[in-house]
Amino acid sequence: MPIHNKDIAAKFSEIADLLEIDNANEFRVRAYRNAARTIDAMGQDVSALMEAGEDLTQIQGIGDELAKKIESIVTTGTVKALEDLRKKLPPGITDILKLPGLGPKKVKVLYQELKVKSLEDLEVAAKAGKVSALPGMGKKTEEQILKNITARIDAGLRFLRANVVPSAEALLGHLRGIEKEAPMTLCGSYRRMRDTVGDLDILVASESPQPLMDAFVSYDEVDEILANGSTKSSVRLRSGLQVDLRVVKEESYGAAMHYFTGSQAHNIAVRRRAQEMGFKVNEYGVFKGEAYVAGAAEEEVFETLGLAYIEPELREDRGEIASAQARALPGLVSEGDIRGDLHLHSTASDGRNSIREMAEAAKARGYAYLAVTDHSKRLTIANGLDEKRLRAQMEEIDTVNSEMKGFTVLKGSEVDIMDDGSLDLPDEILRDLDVVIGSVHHKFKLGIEEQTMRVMKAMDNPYFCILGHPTGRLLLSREPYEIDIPRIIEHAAQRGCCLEINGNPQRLDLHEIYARAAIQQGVMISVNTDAHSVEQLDLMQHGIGQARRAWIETKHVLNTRSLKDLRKTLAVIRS
DNA sequence: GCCGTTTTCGGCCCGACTGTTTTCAGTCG
Repeated sequence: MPIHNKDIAAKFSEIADLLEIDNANEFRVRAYRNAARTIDAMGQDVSALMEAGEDLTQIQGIGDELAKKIESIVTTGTVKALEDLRKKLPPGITDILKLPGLGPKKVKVLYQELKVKSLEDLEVAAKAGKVSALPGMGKKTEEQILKNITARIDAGLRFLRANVVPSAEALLGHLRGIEKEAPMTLCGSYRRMRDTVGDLDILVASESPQPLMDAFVSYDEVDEILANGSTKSSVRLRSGLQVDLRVVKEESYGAAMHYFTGSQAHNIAVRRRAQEMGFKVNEYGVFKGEAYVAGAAEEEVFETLGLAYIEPELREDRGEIASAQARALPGLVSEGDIRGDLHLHSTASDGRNSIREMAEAAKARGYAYLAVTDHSKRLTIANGLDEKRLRAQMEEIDTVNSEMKGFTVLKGSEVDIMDDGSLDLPDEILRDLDVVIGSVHHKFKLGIEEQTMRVMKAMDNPYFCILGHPTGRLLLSREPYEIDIPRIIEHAAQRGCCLEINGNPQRLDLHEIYARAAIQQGVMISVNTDAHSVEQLDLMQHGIGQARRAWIETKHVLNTRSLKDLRKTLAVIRS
């Protein structure tokens, strides 16, 4: 059983939780948390680095001790420090930490005084009124605990970013009704275009926060008010989504936007830099001693700290601060750079609109081309096309092209990758297509070696252009299948084919970390929507968000090419 | 437990809100 970064990160997180409950030095706890976050965000498996003889202490935040612990986890599956902690404190105790309002101190008291080891224990104790009798806890704490347990409210709950857009816009509209002119922004992971969000963070610049606070906590959709202060309030909506509102003065708007956009790791790194330069950064501005230096705009904050403006998508403490200092940040791709969509479906397979309708809609968006890539015959559930039907579709495309001016429909297929790595359609027809996307739609449970070999073999087909949704993940519902993506990237680089960033908000596959690793190795990315209807052509914005988070520039994206250049590039891929 | 243009010790981002307290610890982001 190979050890992945997620496994190591989970163990370090558990150690951090247990150490915190055990009253360990907070900076020691933080070291484990930082390491967990760093490892989880890496594009390459630490176990592979280790086996290749790399020095793990070269990784930021990993010193001698943590390197040894990683080695232990990779070779034995566990580490003594964790086993010792588990003997001292029951493992189920970390579930209790996930309840909102319960941190390490309270969890420790609950365990020591009431022998609470699990959520079940806690519910029994709270119902018996034993919790409110403890020092530092009262009736309100007890009620809150019971409420959160029965509602299964978990502080780590996340939502697809795309799914919260309507409620975010509606709530913003509600607040605009109170203060029409006030600058107002959604910050947090929403602004950073993360695939999922844990909550919404709304920032407003205003001299009179109270009416905004009142309107916010009395909003129709509010289920519960979690906090209600003079400049900061938090609510939970009926959907379960938590929303925070923060109001600051205009002179602090930029600093607050930076602070509120995060990520936490980015903020810590920026504040550390500020400290080294003799400044202090908080949500009110940049300060030299007591004196306010900057803060009305984010640009000012960065400039004062000697940094170029860092786009929100890059603020993850993944090297953006050093790049900003060196004035070497990438010029990120934007939706306006996209000239066409290379993965979409028509009524021939499981799409809802005809080829002509899709083409007209794409043209109306300002695209120059699209590729029709209906499913192949193996995917019977999606009415996949066999050779005969695909030949007929190719003729239909010729007709559409002869009737449309200034727009080109390319012939394509999203062809299934079979069990043995062959493709679901013969080379004779693949050769006559413009774009061949290969995708895995079955046998997700192969072992990592077999799955990797299967996909690499498919990529070797001379007509193969793009690997569709490379890991098969469905956010919040299905884990990616076991596949060695670093090897797939390496193979794509050698073979000269592309990898996809699929813009479907449930997929956003390839994930940013791998997509960044891919472009670093010279692999070109195709950002597509996988649209099954005219409306879904809009999903491009989500794919672009993921691409920007991967530090991707226009030059890295296949479908930012003009039609002429695209044809040239495809010819090279297929040569 | 990590880290170093103040480098092997002594720091480690910073502030709002709540509940339980009589001035603050705990939690959160």
